Amino acid sequence: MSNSSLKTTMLITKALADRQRIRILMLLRDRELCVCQIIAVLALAPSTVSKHLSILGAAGLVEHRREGRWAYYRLPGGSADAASRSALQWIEASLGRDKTIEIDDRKLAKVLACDPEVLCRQQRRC
Amino acid sequence: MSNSSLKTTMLITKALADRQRIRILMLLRDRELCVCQIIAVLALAPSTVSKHLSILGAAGLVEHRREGRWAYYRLPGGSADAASRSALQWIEASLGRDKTIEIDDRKLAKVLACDPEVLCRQQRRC
DNA sequence: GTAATAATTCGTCATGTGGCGAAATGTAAA
DNA sequence: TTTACATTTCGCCACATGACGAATTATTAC
Repeated sequence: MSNSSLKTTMLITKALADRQRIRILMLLRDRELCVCQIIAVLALAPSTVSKHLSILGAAGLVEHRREGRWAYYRLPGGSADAASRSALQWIEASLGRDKTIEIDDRKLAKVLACDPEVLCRQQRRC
Repeated sequence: MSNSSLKTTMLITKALADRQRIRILMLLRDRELCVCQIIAVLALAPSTVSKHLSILGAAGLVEHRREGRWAYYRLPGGSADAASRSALQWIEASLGRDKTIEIDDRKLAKVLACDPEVLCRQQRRC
């Protein structure tokens, strides 16, 4: 992924060219999230969200770790490709104060408030 | 266009999510170009290129002026939206030395060398 | 082990998108 | 005016993509 070819750039631009994937990236701004928490905010089928996350991952725009049966996704750290990082910076700057994103943030706050650090199932049933 | 909403951002990301449109933006890096010159380099149907240019225009990623029956396209100047400008900066930085882009640059050089500042028809027949 | 659960993969469907040629538009040359 | 030409718009087709549910995988709970 650390190659700045047109192909790599297209992976990133295509990953960014979807409303739901942008929403996911914005949700991950300050914290990592479990897939079920993302599902709860976006209100999409688990399979759909999983597919979006795999596209973001292939573009180097998210990383993930597994913990038991849960998968936690986060924005890439310092080891990430320069193109990915600057793309993310651009997205965040462009969406400073968007209505949809703010609503998502509030939804996320409620999901997180339910029972932090506990099972996704419980968090999803807020 | 000077509004940083999700909708506007999506216009930009969708415009960037196509290989041919990226090639067009890179061709326009240092100069404005007539549509027929772009057609000559990309080797696509005029209607296809025109459609791409209108998508880029709607996203604020190119501007154009008409001169007689020719239309000249260029990257947006200082009056452009901040989101558009930073997107273009990101694209240019990401594609510093790509093979396809370099080949396009050489093709463009030949097209321009043919008969600069003269009719598109002649330039297309190099 | 068996059951339950989180996530992913797969198959399918509806819609979006990129490509072209034909027709339309607008301008310059004859 | 008539013709030629650059570009755009329109209609169509093939393919890509996003959505879902069902089936699968992997892990924990019983």
